[in-house]
Amino acid sequence: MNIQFKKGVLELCVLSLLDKRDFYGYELVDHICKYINISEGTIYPLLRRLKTEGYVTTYLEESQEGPPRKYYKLTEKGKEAYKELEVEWETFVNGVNNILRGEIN
Amino acid sequence: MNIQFKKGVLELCVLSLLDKRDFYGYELVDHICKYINISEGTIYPLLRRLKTEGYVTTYLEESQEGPPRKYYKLTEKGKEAYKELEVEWETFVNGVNNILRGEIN
DNA sequence: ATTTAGTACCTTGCAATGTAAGATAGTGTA
DNA sequence: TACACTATCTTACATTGCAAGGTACTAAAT
Repeated sequence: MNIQFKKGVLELCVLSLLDKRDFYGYELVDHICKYINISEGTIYPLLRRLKTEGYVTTYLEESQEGPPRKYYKLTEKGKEAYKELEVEWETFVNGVNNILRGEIN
Repeated sequence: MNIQFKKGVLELCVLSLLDKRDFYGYELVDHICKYINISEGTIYPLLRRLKTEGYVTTYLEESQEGPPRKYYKLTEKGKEAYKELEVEWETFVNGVNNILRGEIN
Protein backbone atom coordinates (compact mmCIF):
# COMPACT_ATOMS: atom_id res chain seq x y z
CA MET A 1 0.00 0.00 0.00
CA ASN A 2 1.45 3.33 -1.11
CA ILE A 3 2.03 5.35 2.04
CA GLN A 4 1.75 8.68 0.27
CA PHE A 5 -1.80 8.05 -0.87
CA LYS A 6 -2.92 8.08 2.75
CA LYS A 7 -1.67 11.59 3.46
CA GLY A 8 -4.65 13.65 4.54
CA VAL A 9 -7.11 10.88 3.73
CA LEU A 10 -6.80 9.16 7.09
CA GLU A 11 -8.06 12.37 8.68
CA LEU A 12 -11.09 12.16 6.42
CA CYS A 13 -11.66 8.52 7.36
CA VAL A 14 -11.47 9.28 11.07
CA LEU A 15 -13.82 12.23 10.77
CA SER A 16 -16.24 10.10 8.78
CA LEU A 17 -16.32 7.36 11.40
CA LEU A 18 -16.69 9.87 14.24
CA ASP A 19 -19.60 11.44 12.36
CA LYS A 20 -21.47 8.14 12.82
CA ARG A 21 -20.71 7.54 16.50
CA ASP A 22 -18.03 8.04 19.16
CA PHE A 23 -14.92 5.87 18.92
CA TYR A 24 -11.80 5.33 20.97
CA GLY A 25 -8.43 5.35 19.27
CA TYR A 26 -7.67 1.65 19.28
CA GLU A 27 -11.11 0.98 17.87
CA LEU A 28 -10.57 3.44 15.03
CA VAL A 29 -7.38 1.66 14.04
CA ASP A 30 -9.29 -1.60 14.04
CA HIS A 31 -12.07 -0.31 11.81
CA ILE A 32 -9.86 1.51 9.36
CA CYS A 33 -7.53 -1.49 9.11
CA LYS A 34 -10.32 -3.53 7.57
CA TYR A 35 -9.77 -1.56 4.39
CA ILE A 36 -6.59 0.48 4.76
CA ASN A 37 -3.47 -0.53 6.61
CA ILE A 38 -2.74 1.94 9.39
CA SER A 39 -0.47 1.92 12.44
CA GLU A 40 -1.16 3.17 15.94
CA GLY A 41 1.75 5.57 15.65
CA THR A 42 -0.37 7.35 13.07
CA ILE A 43 -3.72 7.53 14.77
CA TYR A 44 -2.80 9.00 18.14
CA PRO A 45 -0.91 12.02 16.81
CA LEU A 46 -3.76 12.53 14.33
CA LEU A 47 -6.36 12.48 17.11
CA ARG A 48 -4.30 14.90 19.18
CA ARG A 49 -4.21 17.21 16.17
CA LEU A 50 -7.98 17.00 15.73
CA LYS A 51 -8.46 17.90 19.38
CA THR A 52 -6.04 20.82 19.17
CA GLU A 53 -8.00 22.17 16.22
CA GLY A 54 -11.28 21.83 18.09
CA TYR A 55 -12.71 19.17 15.81
CA VAL A 56 -13.25 16.68 18.63
CA THR A 57 -13.68 16.48 22.39
CA THR A 58 -12.71 13.51 24.51
CA TYR A 59 -13.93 11.61 27.54
CA LEU A 60 -12.67 8.57 29.39
CA GLU A 61 -14.56 5.38 30.05
CA GLU A 62 -13.47 2.34 32.00
CA SER A 63 -13.15 -1.02 30.31
CA GLN A 64 -13.38 -4.56 31.64
CA GLU A 65 -10.86 -5.77 29.09
CA GLY A 66 -7.94 -3.44 29.70
CA PRO A 67 -6.97 0.14 30.48
CA PRO A 68 -9.49 3.00 30.23
CA ARG A 69 -10.61 4.02 26.77
CA LYS A 70 -10.41 7.59 25.53
CA TYR A 71 -13.46 8.28 23.39
CA TYR A 72 -13.53 10.95 20.73
CA LYS A 73 -16.63 12.96 19.91
CA LEU A 74 -17.08 15.21 16.88
CA THR A 75 -17.83 18.88 17.58
CA GLU A 76 -19.92 21.11 15.33
CA LYS A 77 -16.71 22.56 13.98
CA GLY A 78 -15.52 19.03 13.33
CA LYS A 79 -18.67 18.17 11.43
CA GLU A 80 -18.25 21.17 9.20
CA ALA A 81 -14.61 20.34 8.58
CA TYR A 82 -15.65 16.80 7.72
CA LYS A 83 -18.20 17.94 5.17
CA GLU A 84 -15.72 20.25 3.50
CA LEU A 85 -13.01 17.63 3.43
CA GLU A 86 -15.36 15.07 1.95
CA VAL A 87 -16.31 17.42 -0.86
CA GLU A 88 -12.65 18.18 -1.48
CA TRP A 89 -11.94 14.47 -1.63
CA GLU A 90 -14.70 13.80 -4.16
CA THR A 91 -13.51 16.70 -6.29
CA PHE A 92 -9.96 15.50 -6.08
CA VAL A 93 -10.76 11.91 -7.03
CA ASN A 94 -12.83 13.13 -9.98
CA GLY A 95 -9.93 15.30 -11.10
CA VAL A 96 -7.53 12.39 -10.93
CA ASN A 97 -9.92 10.14 -12.80
CA ASN A 98 -10.25 12.75 -15.52
CA ILE A 99 -6.51 12.80 -15.92
CA LEU A 100 -6.15 9.02 -15.83
CA ARG A 101 -8.95 8.34 -18.29
CA GLY A 102 -8.92 11.64 -20.10
CA GLU A 103 -8.21 12.38 -23.72
CA ILE A 104 -5.14 14.37 -24.58
CA ASN A 105 -4.75 16.92 -27.35
CA MET B 1 -7.37 22.00 -2.62
CA ASN B 2 -5.94 19.83 0.13
CA ILE B 3 -2.21 19.57 -0.48
CA GLN B 4 -1.88 16.25 1.31
CA PHE B 5 -4.30 14.48 -1.04
CA LYS B 6 -1.83 15.00 -3.87
CA LYS B 7 1.01 13.15 -2.19
CA GLY B 8 1.96 10.27 -4.44
CA VAL B 9 -0.96 10.86 -6.78
CA LEU B 10 0.81 13.42 -8.93
CA GLU B 11 3.36 10.75 -9.77
CA LEU B 12 0.50 8.56 -10.95
CA CYS B 13 -0.93 11.40 -13.04
CA VAL B 14 2.41 12.10 -14.69
CA LEU B 15 3.01 8.42 -15.44
CA SER B 16 -0.48 8.15 -16.88
CA LEU B 17 0.04 11.08 -19.23
CA LEU B 18 3.47 9.84 -20.29
CA ASP B 19 1.91 6.47 -21.04
CA LYS B 20 -0.12 8.18 -23.76
CA ARG B 21 2.64 10.24 -25.36
CA ASP B 22 5.84 12.15 -24.58
CA PHE B 23 5.49 15.44 -22.71
CA TYR B 24 7.80 18.19 -21.58
CA GLY B 25 7.57 19.44 -18.01
CA TYR B 26 5.83 22.73 -18.56
CA GLU B 27 3.26 20.95 -20.70
CA LEU B 28 2.57 18.40 -17.95
CA VAL B 29 1.88 21.20 -15.49
CA ASP B 30 -0.49 22.71 -18.00
CA HIS B 31 -2.44 19.49 -18.52
CA ILE B 32 -2.61 18.48 -14.89
CA CYS B 33 -3.66 22.00 -13.87
CA LYS B 34 -6.88 21.59 -15.85
CA TYR B 35 -8.08 19.32 -13.05
CA ILE B 36 -5.65 19.58 -10.16
CA ASN B 37 -3.76 22.64 -9.04
CA ILE B 38 -0.04 22.00 -9.22
CA SER B 39 3.01 24.24 -9.12
CA GLU B 40 6.17 24.03 -11.21
CA GLY B 41 8.22 23.56 -8.09
CA THR B 42 6.52 20.20 -7.76
CA ILE B 43 6.84 18.81 -11.25
CA TYR B 44 10.54 19.24 -11.90
CA PRO B 45 11.77 17.45 -8.77
CA LEU B 46 9.21 14.72 -9.47
CA LEU B 47 10.47 14.29 -13.03
CA ARG B 48 14.06 14.16 -11.84
CA ARG B 49 13.04 11.41 -9.40
CA LEU B 50 11.34 9.44 -12.15
CA LYS B 51 14.50 9.65 -14.24
CA THR B 52 16.71 8.58 -11.34
CA GLU B 53 14.52 5.55 -10.83
CA GLY B 54 14.71 4.66 -14.50
CA TYR B 55 11.04 5.23 -15.18
CA VAL B 56 11.68 7.80 -17.91
CA THR B 57 14.33 8.94 -20.37
CA THR B 58 14.67 12.47 -21.68
CA TYR B 59 15.58 14.28 -24.86
CA LEU B 60 15.78 17.92 -25.81
CA GLU B 61 13.94 19.64 -28.65
CA GLU B 62 14.14 23.22 -29.78
CA SER B 63 11.11 25.45 -29.65
CA GLN B 64 10.11 28.52 -31.65
CA GLU B 65 8.30 29.98 -28.67
CA GLY B 66 11.01 29.89 -26.01
CA PRO B 67 13.90 27.93 -24.61
CA PRO B 68 14.43 24.25 -25.53
CA ARG B 69 11.95 21.72 -24.20
CA LYS B 70 13.01 18.64 -22.31
CA TYR B 71 10.73 15.80 -23.29
CA TYR B 72 10.10 12.80 -21.05
CA LYS B 73 9.53 9.31 -22.41
CA LEU B 74 8.27 6.31 -20.39
CA THR B 75 10.55 3.29 -20.23
CA GLU B 76 9.32 -0.30 -19.94
CA LYS B 77 10.13 -0.15 -16.24
CA GLY B 78 8.11 3.05 -16.04
CA LYS B 79 5.14 1.42 -17.72
CA GLU B 80 5.17 -1.42 -15.24
CA ALA B 81 5.44 0.98 -12.34
CA TYR B 82 2.52 2.91 -13.77
CA LYS B 83 0.32 -0.17 -14.00
CA GLU B 84 1.11 -1.18 -10.43
CA LEU B 85 0.53 2.30 -9.10
CA GLU B 86 -2.78 2.57 -10.91
CA VAL B 87 -4.00 -0.67 -9.36
CA GLU B 88 -2.89 0.51 -5.94
CA TRP B 89 -4.77 3.75 -6.47
CA GLU B 90 -7.99 1.97 -7.43
CA THR B 91 -7.69 -0.32 -4.44
CA PHE B 92 -7.02 2.60 -2.17
CA VAL B 93 -9.95 4.67 -3.40
CA ASN B 94 -12.26 1.67 -2.99
CA GLY B 95 -11.00 1.19 0.55
CA VAL B 96 -11.63 4.82 1.41
CA ASN B 97 -15.09 4.70 -0.13
CA ASN B 98 -15.91 1.62 1.93
CA ILE B 99 -14.95 3.49 5.07
CA LEU B 100 -16.80 6.66 4.08
CA ARG B 101 -20.00 4.91 3.07
CA GLY B 102 -19.60 1.81 5.16
CA GLU B 103 -21.81 0.47 7.90
CA ILE B 104 -20.42 0.34 11.40
CA ASN B 105 -21.09 -2.26 14.04
C1' DA C 1 3.58 -16.79 41.38
C1' DT C 2 5.06 -15.71 36.86
C1' DT C 3 4.75 -15.29 32.12
C1' DT C 4 2.28 -14.39 28.01
C1' DA C 5 -1.26 -12.34 25.08
C1' DG C 6 -4.52 -8.99 24.22
C1' DT C 7 -6.17 -4.38 25.05
C1' DA C 8 -5.23 0.55 25.14
C1' DC C 9 -2.70 4.57 25.62
C1' DC C 10 1.43 7.47 24.23
C1' DT C 11 6.12 9.57 22.14
C1' DT C 12 10.32 10.24 19.22
C1' DG C 13 13.03 10.39 15.06
C1' DC C 14 12.68 9.61 10.33
C1' DA C 15 11.24 9.59 5.32
C1' DA C 16 8.65 11.25 1.57
C1' DT C 17 6.58 14.76 -1.12
C1' DG C 18 4.29 19.15 -2.34
C1' DT C 19 4.83 24.37 -1.98
C1' DA C 20 6.48 29.02 -2.11
C1' DA C 21 9.65 31.82 -3.74
C1' DG C 22 13.05 32.54 -5.99
C1' DA C 23 16.81 32.30 -10.27
C1' DT C 24 17.96 31.84 -15.30
C1' DA C 25 17.12 32.39 -20.17
C1' DG C 26 14.87 32.42 -24.81
C1' DT C 27 11.06 34.69 -27.87
C1' DG C 28 7.91 38.17 -29.24
C1' DT C 29 5.30 42.48 -28.53
C1' DA C 30 4.21 47.23 -26.84
C1' DT D 1 13.46 49.27 -23.38
C1' DA D 2 10.33 46.90 -20.81
C1' DC D 3 7.08 43.48 -20.31
C1' DA D 4 4.80 38.98 -20.87
C1' DC D 5 5.04 34.36 -22.00
C1' DT D 6 7.52 30.16 -22.42
C1' DA D 7 10.56 26.83 -20.17
C1' DT D 8 13.94 25.10 -17.16
C1' DC D 9 15.73 24.53 -12.36
C1' DT D 10 16.85 24.96 -7.03
C1' DT D 11 16.40 25.69 -1.93
C1' DA D 12 14.22 25.89 2.53
C1' DC D 13 10.10 24.61 4.60
C1' DA D 14 5.60 22.29 6.26
C1' DT D 15 2.90 18.32 6.72
C1' DT D 16 1.90 13.74 7.70
C1' DG D 17 2.43 8.66 8.06
C1' DC D 18 5.56 4.96 9.91
C1' DA D 19 8.67 2.17 12.68
C1' DA D 20 10.00 1.29 16.92
C1' DG D 21 9.87 1.92 21.06
C1' DG D 22 7.53 2.61 26.08
C1' DT D 23 3.70 2.21 29.85
C1' DA D 24 -0.08 -0.14 32.06
C1' DC D 25 -4.31 -2.91 32.81
C1' DT D 26 -6.82 -7.65 32.50
C1' DA D 27 -7.12 -12.53 31.95
C1' DA D 28 -5.46 -16.97 30.80
C1' DA D 29 -1.76 -20.26 30.69
C1' DT D 30 2.39 -22.20 32.77
